[in-house]
Amino acid sequence: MATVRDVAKIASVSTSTVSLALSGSDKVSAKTRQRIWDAAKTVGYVPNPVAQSLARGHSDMIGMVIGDVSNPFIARFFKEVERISLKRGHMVIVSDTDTDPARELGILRHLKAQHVAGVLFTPYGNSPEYVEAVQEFKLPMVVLDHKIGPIDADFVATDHELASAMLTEHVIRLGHRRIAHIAGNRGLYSAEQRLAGFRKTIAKAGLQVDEDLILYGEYDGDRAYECTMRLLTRPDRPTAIITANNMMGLGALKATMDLGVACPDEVSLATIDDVPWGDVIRPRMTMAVQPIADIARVSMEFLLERIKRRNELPIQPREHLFVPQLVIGQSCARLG
Amino acid sequence: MATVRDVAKIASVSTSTVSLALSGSDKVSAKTRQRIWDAAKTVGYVPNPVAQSLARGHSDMIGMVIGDVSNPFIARFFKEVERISLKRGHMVIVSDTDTDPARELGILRHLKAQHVAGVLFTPYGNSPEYVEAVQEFKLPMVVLDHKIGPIDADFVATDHELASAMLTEHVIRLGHRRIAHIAGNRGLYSAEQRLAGFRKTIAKAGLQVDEDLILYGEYDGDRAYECTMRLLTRPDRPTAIITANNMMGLGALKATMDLGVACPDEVSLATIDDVPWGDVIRPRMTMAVQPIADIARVSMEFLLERIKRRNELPIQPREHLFVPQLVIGQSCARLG
DNA sequence: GGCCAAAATCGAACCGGTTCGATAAACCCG
DNA sequence: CGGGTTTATCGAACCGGTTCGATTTTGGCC
Repeated sequence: MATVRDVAKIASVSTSTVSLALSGSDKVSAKTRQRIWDAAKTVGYVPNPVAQSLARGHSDMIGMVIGDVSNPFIARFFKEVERISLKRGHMVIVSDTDTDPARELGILRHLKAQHVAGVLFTPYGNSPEYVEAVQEFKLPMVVLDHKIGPIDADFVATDHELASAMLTEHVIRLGHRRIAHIAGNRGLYSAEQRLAGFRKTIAKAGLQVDEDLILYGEYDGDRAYECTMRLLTRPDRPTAIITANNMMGLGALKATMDLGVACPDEVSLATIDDVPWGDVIRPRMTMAVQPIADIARVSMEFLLERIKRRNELPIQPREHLFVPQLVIGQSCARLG
Repeated sequence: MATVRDVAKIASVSTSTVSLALSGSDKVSAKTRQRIWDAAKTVGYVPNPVAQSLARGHSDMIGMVIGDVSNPFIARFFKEVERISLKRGHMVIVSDTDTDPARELGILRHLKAQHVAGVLFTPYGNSPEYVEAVQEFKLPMVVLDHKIGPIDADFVATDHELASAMLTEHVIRLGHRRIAHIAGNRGLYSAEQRLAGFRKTIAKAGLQVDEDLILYGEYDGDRAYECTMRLLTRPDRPTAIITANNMMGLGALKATMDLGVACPDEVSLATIDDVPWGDVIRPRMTMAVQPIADIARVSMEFLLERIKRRNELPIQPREHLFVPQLVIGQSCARLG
């Protein structure tokens, strides 16, 4: 491996000049720069990113801390992020935390030690100490999906409240009156927002919110399966169920299948998030789809800007909410 | 951030002794070691991994180069790998290459520059220059799924030939005679192996292999959809189709649905790989499931050993093949 | 040609560890 | 108690860059 010293020797300049020249500084004269470039090319010089990290105090890695890569939604998000990162000269370190706040903090500590350039972070905790701890890392950060705060980071997400409102509005217009909601994790920002959108839309339509029809499925397929079983075996079962994410949507669907309750004829289902392999799942789900590529693009824009301005004054936290797209499937029936 | 110098000062020893002591060397006396540990604790010393990487010439990161994270099979594999890595003090850098050999080499170059400790690698190329290039990186490496070579790396995979043989045997026993196979990428190790298993099993049963019933679906759902359409619209269509991976299995299933050809009544389907969300996909697929956790465990075992023995003589390349598990669903009908 | 400011280049310190040969201290045995 | 080993510790170089104040070169202008 060729080093700056090798290049310096060949171009007969000092290593500092080499460093300057290769980082594209205008303090180096055009001819010297050319000589250095040529020298670098002949020895096949490639800067050692590790040495650069040490000298600069930060690397060009971007950390991504997420709850569960095996959720296809997140996997696709990662692909987008990686594509953009590579184009901008960053590599990505992903860590899956199984939505465990303690593990999240552990990972952040590791990333901090690695002096990553910045972090894309989906937090699952929300206690004051947790937020405090996150804040303490002082890393350029973009928070996804679950707003915590106040914190010195940008926030990017789908408009959760709107997403569930869209679905709820849809089933109400189809004539449904007894509508259930299987929510995410109790107390988690996105879950409560989605629940709020549900409640508000029901109320706005002049209907009564039946608290018994609101269950927390923790964004988990199996949990949602259980919730759906409870809902569908009630004497006065709901005619429609809205689930707060894709895994739970599938869990609910499985429950209807196992129980032999026909969807959509006997119960309508609608979910937030794209359902993976939706093509082969019948009935096709009606869903509020998040614009993954857009979310990735804006998150990275925010993050890269924070990275660039790392040494300047703190940036005012920004926020960007996306409008989901309502995709009508065959899982909701018109009533009455 | 506290450094070795801080610790050294407090414990009144030199930095070299601190380094020795903290790396658990037995060349440091017990009492000195204790003093250093205490000092480290009081200042909250945490070694800077970047500096360590530079000094040691390699970092404690593990690179994972794969074709497509959005394949749930791979996502789950990643989770396992990350779990094991973290436990052993390694972080994971994943890169998705979209199965493009050129990108793979680019990523490997990046990882090499980062001086990663080792690499888990699923290669999609197989030209001599490609293999040569991979070999040139001289990184501790475990190759997954697609054997290339000869190369100084271990190889871990499911027994591809066995996987398709199991499925083929199964449908033959159910009475099928006209059996089609939708293979992976032409020329790719796993694809050809799986195809070979298919051919051999057909031949062993005394049947004729009909070359028209062998199509290459490139491990892609859409491609397999097209292949299935071609197969099912033939005058003498096959009574069973075996697909070489999960994405293609779903693509094939979608084709039967769109065409209105009932599975399994009119055509039987069976696939290699676990089908994601198999619970809600009807009919349940008959499949040869790869033991993901085991594959991850053994790959990491191999890799960590190579990392540990990095400076010793080259290790004889090892190979470990896993036997898949046949899971019977409702997608294959008994014939005649 | 000489003087001064601007531009280009250099040298050395630094980032935070590791490593190894050299030195110093402790130990063993006759 | 002295000589010869071990054993423990130290100092300094090194990994491969970056950065900034100091120095040299260049160029403009009178």
